[in-house]
Amino acid sequence: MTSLGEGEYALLDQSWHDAITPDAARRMLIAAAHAFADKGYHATTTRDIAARAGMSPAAVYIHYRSKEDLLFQISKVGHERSLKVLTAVQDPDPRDRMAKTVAAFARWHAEFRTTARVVQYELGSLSPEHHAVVAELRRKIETHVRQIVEDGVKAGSFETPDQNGTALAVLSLCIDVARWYRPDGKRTPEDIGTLYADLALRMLSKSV
Amino acid sequence: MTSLGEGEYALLDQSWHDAITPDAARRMLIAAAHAFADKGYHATTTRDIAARAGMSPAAVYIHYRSKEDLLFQISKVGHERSLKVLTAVQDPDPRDRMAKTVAAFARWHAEFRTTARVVQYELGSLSPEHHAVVAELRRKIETHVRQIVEDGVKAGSFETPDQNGTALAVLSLCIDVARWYRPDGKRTPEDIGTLYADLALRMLSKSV
DNA sequence: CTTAGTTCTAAGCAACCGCTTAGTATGTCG
DNA sequence: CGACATACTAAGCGGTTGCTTAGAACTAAG
Repeated sequence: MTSLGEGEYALLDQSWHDAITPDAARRMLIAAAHAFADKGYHATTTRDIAARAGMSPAAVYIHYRSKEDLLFQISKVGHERSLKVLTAVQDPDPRDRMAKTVAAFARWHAEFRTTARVVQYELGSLSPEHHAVVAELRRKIETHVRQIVEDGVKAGSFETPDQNGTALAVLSLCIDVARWYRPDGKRTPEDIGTLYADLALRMLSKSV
Repeated sequence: MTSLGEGEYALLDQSWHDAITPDAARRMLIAAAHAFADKGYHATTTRDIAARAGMSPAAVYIHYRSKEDLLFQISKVGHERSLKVLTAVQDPDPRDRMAKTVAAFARWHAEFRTTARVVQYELGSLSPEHHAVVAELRRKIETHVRQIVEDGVKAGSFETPDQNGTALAVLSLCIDVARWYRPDGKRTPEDIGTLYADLALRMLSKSV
């Protein structure tokens, strides 16, 4: 039917349960997310998506306007979720806030690797109009991390030769987890979050 | 004709002058590299590649067996060049060696962003046989960075809770430059190399 | 029962894909 | 000059693509 590990399917089915209805639409979107993450958007056919969802090729077009519409829904929900992961951290101390933010953001890119790969690698496959929507969300994500760095420097907790450059590097480090992470590897998403929180603090530490 | 900036074309034409002959084969490969980097392998048509090279669709098959053969040549030469950039640094001190290696590797991913994007994002589009060839080169790249970290820890220059994890993170940081770098941005490849060398040393520094 | 609405499938259409074939222009050697 | 090799193009072939159409199966209201 789905030819996915039970866990792989169940994770997104639970995560998207409230946001994507009805059930058939969610099943199709999960099938599309896994296909796009595995092979890339352009290498995936609508027949492949339908087969993964256990339905006929024409069933795709009952709940979605086009293949690109499927991509946009995945990208939009994915960006919103990753932004929510960032902004959920509210610690007053910049060091703690940075550590917890990086841990959560890096962890998300491992745990939701399927979504994250579509979010990070298929921006160019979106229509100009849809790209503009997610670009706005990406701007908010970058601004949020820049703000933590700025707060830390102002508070005297951080020291860096290039505030925006280092903020970009911290973000880049977390995002690239989606590229190399494998669920069957020895590091858990939790492990990666812990290591990366330490690395981010080192990148901004006062003594070198 | 090529519809590329003169500089964009000239950079690869010069870099590949000795490795790829005759001229028409190199012109076709440069056209393919830019198309793959811009739109992705599967979104690129052989007609598109031929048009960028200013030739007919059938001309692709005079110098290359298939579209995948073009991808393999770009990926193979690209991996070999990036490995060469790494191994060219020979400093005896681990700190200096790490700084210079990271500076050169990060800089390469910015300067040769076109090649780097194909190298890093189209691994899954290679045939299993061709993938095995570049996978061996990738193993060498990772081993090389791990070795520098190990040497630095043994010499007492570095301190880290996870040697291999941090080596992977340093590598990941450099590789992801190919994703976000834009030639028209404010940071030059040189700037990025300098910043990233500092960040790598911080990630491995003894005092946190 | 009829009627209307929703969700699905079988079949297929026009466009496009990677790649091949047949033939042309150019150059080289004797 | 003719014989042959190389580098290229025009045309097109079989297969696949995203998506549409026509209709079946089911539910629910009147």
